[in-house]
Formats: sequence, structure tokens, C-alpha cells
Amino acid sequence: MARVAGVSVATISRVINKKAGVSELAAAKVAKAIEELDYQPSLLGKNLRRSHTKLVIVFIPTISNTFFSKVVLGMEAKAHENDYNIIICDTRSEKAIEHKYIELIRNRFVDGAIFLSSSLESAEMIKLSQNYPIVQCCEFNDDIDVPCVSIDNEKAAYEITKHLIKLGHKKIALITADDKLNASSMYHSARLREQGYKRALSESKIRANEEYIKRGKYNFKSGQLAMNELLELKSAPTAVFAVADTIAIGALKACRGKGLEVPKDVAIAGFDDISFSTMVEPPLTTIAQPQFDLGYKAMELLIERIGSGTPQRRKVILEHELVIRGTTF
Amino acid sequence: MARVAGVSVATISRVINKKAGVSELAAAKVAKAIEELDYQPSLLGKNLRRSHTKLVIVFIPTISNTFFSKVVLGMEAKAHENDYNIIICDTRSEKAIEHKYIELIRNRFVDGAIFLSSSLESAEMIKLSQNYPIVQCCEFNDDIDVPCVSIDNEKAAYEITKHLIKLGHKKIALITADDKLNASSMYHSARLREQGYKRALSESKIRANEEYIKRGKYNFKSGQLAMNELLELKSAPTAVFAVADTIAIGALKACRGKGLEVPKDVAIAGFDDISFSTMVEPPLTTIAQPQFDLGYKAMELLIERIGSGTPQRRKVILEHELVIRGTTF
DNA sequence: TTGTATGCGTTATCAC
DNA sequence: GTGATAACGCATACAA
Repeated sequence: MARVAGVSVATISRVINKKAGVSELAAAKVAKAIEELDYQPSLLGKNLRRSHTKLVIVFIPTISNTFFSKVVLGMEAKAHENDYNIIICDTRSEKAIEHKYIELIRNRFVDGAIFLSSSLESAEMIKLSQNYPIVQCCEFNDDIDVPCVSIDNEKAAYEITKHLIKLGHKKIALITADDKLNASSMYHSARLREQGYKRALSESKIRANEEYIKRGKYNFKSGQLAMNELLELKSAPTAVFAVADTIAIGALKACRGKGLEVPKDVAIAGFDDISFSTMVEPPLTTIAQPQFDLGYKAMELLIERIGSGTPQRRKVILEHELVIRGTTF
Repeated sequence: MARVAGVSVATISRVINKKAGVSELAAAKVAKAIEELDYQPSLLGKNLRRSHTKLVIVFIPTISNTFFSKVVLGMEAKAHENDYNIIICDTRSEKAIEHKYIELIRNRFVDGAIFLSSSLESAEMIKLSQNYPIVQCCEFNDDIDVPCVSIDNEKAAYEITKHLIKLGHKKIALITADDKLNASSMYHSARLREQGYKRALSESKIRANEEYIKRGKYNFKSGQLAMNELLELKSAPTAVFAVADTIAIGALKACRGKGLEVPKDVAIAGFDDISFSTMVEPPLTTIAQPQFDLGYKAMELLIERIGSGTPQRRKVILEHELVIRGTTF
């Protein structure tokens, strides 16, 4: 390249990076050579030289949850504003996959990471955060000092349960994705939502009934299963709060399968406001999270942290919204 | 690192890469130093040296379509088998974003690319393919010589339309995502599906009615909109084939909105078999694609191509399956 | 304004 | 078995 342009590599670097102090003649020669060779500067050399890659990785438990994909959109927006690119890593909630990709941050292939969920123990997460710029988004361990952005899960769950109570319901079930047996659950938010649910109940002097709490996974099937069990109870609940829309939609289907009408026979509330929520019949009452902003803000924190180097301990809480639709009356 | 281990960098490299010919003493010294410094070899240097990154990029029109996410799962499986990692790029069907990420392949940051859709002109795609290892998956321009893997879209659409006809339907509408005005549509498959639909019709001597063909976008809303228009026709169709499940589900909702029963009043067929298809009521009749295999095979072709360097022209067609569920009787 | 030389962190070649 | 050393492609300090 330097040869065909007839100038030194230094000059080439200068024109490519639009540095001042290059004669028009030289610039023209370089431009011509670039054209001729269809030349593209290698990122490999550049990265090694400046020892950062302008790449960040985001860990996502599953790419197929539309909730997360909207959050990622916000991350991308902020990232692009700052010339960063994103690697999305679908961990499928598997520890092994997550660890494999964490290598990428330890070997400096990415400048930082955002976790939308993690199977890491708190201790591991702390150690990672001490050495590299990372932030947590939506899901986070609240016992540790890693920057994060989220909504107030406890409060949101409290509000939606309260909504159910105001409608006159007393037998309100919870379907969650927290198995509780596992001390370090993937879904800390689920636990917070359970707390909010319980607070609303106790505030209204409704005794929490352990039979009404079903613990499964974060998907349709699990919601379906749980709802079927709930409906077989001798004293079946008249309302259900599911900690995620996917779960709630499964529950909705289970009701229909048993010939029950929603919300007449049983009211259903979800959480997240994924796009499917408006497509089911009836449309789902849920908690809307500011998905885009969540991602945008998380990326902002990360970029800040990459720039400063210092792991400032920040927790950002964004506003949620109770969206009342057809599944609750 | 070399200093604290008390050996040369060459030796360090040897033990890290488990090369033969290292004394136990030296190996121990290196191991100790690694432990001490929490040392991780930099991928940056390694990449520069070997001039490849073991990274491939996959272009996806939207991360939130669960159809694509399952395909990506297959890609990841094959990639991991061969020590490759994946960058997922959500292009949002935007040319600008796609072009930005194509830089990554031109500047050798990734070893290859898979396109699950593309806004590139055929000419651009050809040129790219001549210079870099790329393959197309699911969506592809069939007029050019880029390796690809897909199902037989025309045939699948033919079969599902035929299914509708066998049920006695004669007024069969099509809702597609191909706008036809745009010569190089993102969704070539949509065009093929339209062809299959038309072939089935003409084979059964049913005159294709242009009024029955609606052209919109690849999402719920668009299906809803199109269906509403269809239902306002003086002679409304009794069956609808939507070229994607997301569209079909929108159509389903539109029917319900007008008080119509599915499949009694109008039958609906989709395409893709996304996970949500079984959650709607009634569950959706559709064409199931071997999503995982599609991705797996595409990655296989790509890795082959990266290895050989020569762009062998291969088209792989996988089997689909007609899945009859509740929306057609 | 331009070129030369150096280093980023690896791996590979060669000599010891 | 081991250690210098060159090279990968770039950006920069310094010299010219």
C-alpha cells in the first residue's frame, strides 16, 4: 500500500485519520492508492496499537425474549453515538457459555460488558467489576457494588397486586420464575417482585397462601403448567400475578384450555409489556418498563466507566408504568 | 510477565499453547506467574499475529423475531464446535447500520459473515462474496452465486395454500411483506411464497384476485391492518395465507376484533412456526422450518469457506413441514 | 510537510 | 529445551 501510493506508512495513517499537516499532493496520492487497491485499514493492527477495541459485549439470557431485544436497541443507540459496537451473547442462562464469553473481556477483546442477567456468583461479579468496566441492567445483585440500572421491581409488583386487590380480589396467586432453592437465582428481580406482591397482600390484611405461589421458569410453558396446577386447587385463585408476560400468556392459555373466561372467571396480570401482550385476547394488563431507556442508560454508565476507569458505584432507577388492559377488570 | 516468570516470551507462548518441548520446571514457573498476575493472553496481539479473529458476524433484520433467534442458536452450536464466536448485528433492516457493520468484515475484524437478510443490492453482495467468505441463510438472492441455505419457500407456500383449497376455500387472500414496488426487496422469500400461493391457485383453476393480495410489513400491526382491509371487501375472503406467523397473528387479532370466529368464519395460515404460534387461540396452522438446522448448516458452509478460501457455489435446501393446527379446518 | 523508527502482544523461525 | 528476534498492521514521537 505504502509502495503503490509512493509515500510512507506514516503519511497514509495521517490521511486516513484526517490528521492535519498533509500536503494536498500526498493526500491525493493516498486517496488514489486506496481507490486502486480497495484498501481498508485493518482493525487488528489499530486495536493492538491503541489497546482497546471500541467493542462492548452484552450478556442476554435469551435473544428470543422481545423484552430484552428492546433494551438492546437502547444500548445500541447509545453505543453508536459513541462509536462503540456491540457483541450480543446469548447465554441461554448457561454458566459455561457465560464463562466462555467472559474470556473476551479478560483478554481485552472487548472494552466492557453489560449483563442483562448473569449466573455469576456475587463474589465473581465483584471481582470482575473491580478489574473491568461492567454494568448490570434490569437484573442485578443488589448486595454488591456494581453499577446498574433498573426499575423498582418491588414497587411495581406492589402496585399491580394492589390493582388486583382494588378490583375486589382476595385469592391472588403468584407465578414466579425464582425457584428459591437456588440461593443465587438468575432472576433477582423475580424475588423483588415477590416481595412487592407480598407487601401488597399483607398491607390489605390478606394472608399469604403458600399454595398460591408457583415457582417455575421464564417461559410460556411454565406459566401454562403453573396455572393448571392453580386451577386444580380446591379453592382456586380468582386472580394471578405472573412476574413476566411470557408466563402470564401461558397462564392465559391454560385458563382458556379449561373453559375459563378472562377476566370474568380469573384476572391475570403480567410484567414487562412485551409486544405480544397486546396481541393476545384479551390484551394483557402489565407493568411497562422503559426498555429503550433502560438499555440506553446502562450503556451510558458503561461508557462513562470505560472512560474514567474508576468503578463508581451507581444505581439508577427508572420509572415504570402500570398498564391496565383487558385481562383485569 | 516474562520478567516475573523468569523465562522468555517464547516459552510463555509455548506453555500457554501447550506446545511440546517445555521442561517441567519452565512450565511450573510460567504457571506460577500466570497465577500471580492473573494473566490472560491478549487476543489483540494474537489476532494481529495470525491475522484472523475466529469471529463471525451474523446480520439479522431484527433480534426480536423468535424465528431468527432459533436459527442463530444453530449457528452458535456449529460455531462453538469450531472455536468460533459470533457477533450478532441487528440491522433493523436499515441499510446504514448494515453498511457500518460490513466494515467489520472488510477490515478483517471478523473472519466471515452470515446474512439472515440484507438490504444489499445483488451486485454489492456478489462483490462482497468474491472478496470475503459470506453465506446467506433463509433469505437469499437466488440470482447470484453466494452460498446459501434455506427451505423451498415456493413449494412450502404452495403446499399450505393447497391445504386451504382442499378444505374447500376458494376466496383465499395473501398477506405478504413484499412491497413489490421495491425491485430489491429485503424479503426475497416473500416473493417466492407469493409464487407458491399463485401456483396452487392456478392449478386449482382459481383466478388470482389482486384485491386479495395485501402488501405490508413483517409485523403484527401490518397483519392486523391488512386483515381489516380484507374484511371490508364486498366479497371478503374466507381464508388467508400470511407469509409469516407474526403477520398471521395480527390477522387473527383483526378477525376477533370484528367478531369473526377462526377458523369457522375465516381460516388463517401462517409461516415459520414461531413459538408464539401455539400460544394464540386457536393455535396457528403454519409451515415449520428447521430453524436450528438452517443456522447450523449455514455456519458449516461458512466455516468451510473460510477454511478453503474458495467461494464454492452451493445452495442447500432443507425440508419444511406443514403443521396443521386450530386456525384451519 | 514528510519519513524513520519504535512499540503494542502475540507466534514462528532460527540459532544456540 | 530455550531464548533472541522478526513479523503481523497500525499510530506516534521524533528527526529531518
